[in-house]
Amino acid sequence: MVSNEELAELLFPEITTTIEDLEKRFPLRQLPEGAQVTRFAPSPTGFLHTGSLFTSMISYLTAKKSGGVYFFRLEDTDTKRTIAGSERDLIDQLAHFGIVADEGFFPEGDKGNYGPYKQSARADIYKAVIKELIKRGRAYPDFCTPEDLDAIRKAQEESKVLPGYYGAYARDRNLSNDERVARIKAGTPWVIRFYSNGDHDRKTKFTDAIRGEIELQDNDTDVVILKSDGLPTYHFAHVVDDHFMRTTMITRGEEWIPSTPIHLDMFRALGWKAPKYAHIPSIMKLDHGNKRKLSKRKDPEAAVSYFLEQGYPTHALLVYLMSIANSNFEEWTIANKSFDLSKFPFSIKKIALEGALFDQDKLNYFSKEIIAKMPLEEEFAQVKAYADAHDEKLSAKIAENPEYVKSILNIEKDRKNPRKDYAKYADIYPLIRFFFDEEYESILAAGLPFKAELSHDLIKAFLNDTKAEMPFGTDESTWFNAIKEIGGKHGYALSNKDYKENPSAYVGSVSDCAELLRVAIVGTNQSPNLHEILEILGKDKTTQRLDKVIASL
RNA sequence: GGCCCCAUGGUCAAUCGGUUAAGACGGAACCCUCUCAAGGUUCAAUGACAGGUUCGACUCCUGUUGGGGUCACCA
Repeated sequence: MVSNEELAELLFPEITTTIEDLEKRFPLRQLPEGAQVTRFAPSPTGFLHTGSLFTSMISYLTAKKSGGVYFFRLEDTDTKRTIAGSERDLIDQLAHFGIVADEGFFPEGDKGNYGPYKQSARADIYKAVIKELIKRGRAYPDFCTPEDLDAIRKAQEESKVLPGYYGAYARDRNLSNDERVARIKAGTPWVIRFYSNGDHDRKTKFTDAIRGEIELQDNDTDVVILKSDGLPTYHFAHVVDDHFMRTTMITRGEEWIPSTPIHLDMFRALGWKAPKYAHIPSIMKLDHGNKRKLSKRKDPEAAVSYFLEQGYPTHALLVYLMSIANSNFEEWTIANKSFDLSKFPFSIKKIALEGALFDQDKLNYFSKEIIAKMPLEEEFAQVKAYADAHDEKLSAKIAENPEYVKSILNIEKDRKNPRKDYAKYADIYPLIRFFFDEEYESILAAGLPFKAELSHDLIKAFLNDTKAEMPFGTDESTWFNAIKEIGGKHGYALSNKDYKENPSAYVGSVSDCAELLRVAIVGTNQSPNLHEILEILGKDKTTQRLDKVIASL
């Protein structure tokens, strides 16, 4: 009769570390009462998902607000799906949002005493725990091929019982150790499964930090804990890593709720105290009347990179996400006239239970608010950083004449209700391109949208007078009075009131007269404050433009 | 299908059994205004359904319906 010890030894002869050794190697953290240790543990399978940013923001804040530790762990056990280099993007993008781990995996090397923080580098740790589990009879080698498992599942489906590797369906669960050894020695491939003592008819209860008490069926399936490639599955890695990294609160997506009994089952088997769980709702999207999770394939806004490329201030996205996380945050921002997340009393308990629909309008609203209130220098720095990375044309203009672009960004900014023209930096260039001469040329070449009923003679005459008489360097009302006066000479009403009283007596209103100038200088009939535009352009450029328009008519 | 989670306006949602059921985004109207973006004022719009419990239910319980999730050698 082969003993469990002998079996364990045969399976993992190279492992000499014990659980006890590991407990010593990763001592309990010395932290103040109530401090939470949280983590963000993504797989390097591509890009940073908006839902992941949401989750990591919550983890980060939970740790920070409690005086705890937030760490980053790379879950790279799925070698097939791993995309090389994506861990760097993950960390870089998070850093854009100010979410920088206190410890964990970094491309330049681990930081912290609880590593390695990359699962593929922890194989020996998992194996040490598994070896112990085998000795205790709580794990065993399983020799099923994928075909065997398929056959089991099919049989279960046909007889309409629950699919899964459990109880009587766990084929190799009760193999004798002699038989196991024989197969191993014969070179039969194996995986390691957890030996569950759970009873499907009983319930497992746990308290979720967001949802409160959750009751689920006990786990009774013997899940795979070590794959044939020698790496652990998520279930096992989570239990081992979060135990030895001394995580106190697991923040993860709500899709993990149904597998929590598996994790609790293993914590129990190992005699370890389970951490708290906070299952975070997913961000959803409406698709043909149905709600679904934001999808990488279908929704550009599922990728954090989208917001970066569009030039949303990172702070705006964070503020939006916080408004979903704690709905009282919005009122708090209004009451406190602040968007400072670090001052807001964030509460994990207040997270709503239902996944919110992603609301682009609301994001835009926050973003406009935040950009509008941003001091000019800061906005300029952000715009420049954005343009250099994502907006070639704008970047070139900034390089050419930074002060000019800065003065454009400053239009109607320095007042009580600043302009709220753009929600993202990608919107800027199309709005301001008329400021640049070659862009103006092409606008001019495309034809200016003067009102069709106006005679070219009238436009010419008005613009000629404007050219001659319009003052520069004055305040806005002086300037505007001058415009009105010029307009008056050409039959425009001197005030909107006059015009309204007797429209037929005039060529048009004051607005119409200002529109002539606007169209001539800007190329469209909409723009920010015309006076400020003209002051930025200056007398020479304005005169040149007026000459060109007059010549073209 | 089994199990689990969830359910207040179009969206985000407040209410710890008693309110004219907040507020914000979005929408509409008006005002302001050289256009636009804003800003101001006002308006429209919500408790899925059915049973209980209670003097009283959006709130508690049960069921129904609906939505979401999950049942891998993926996380």
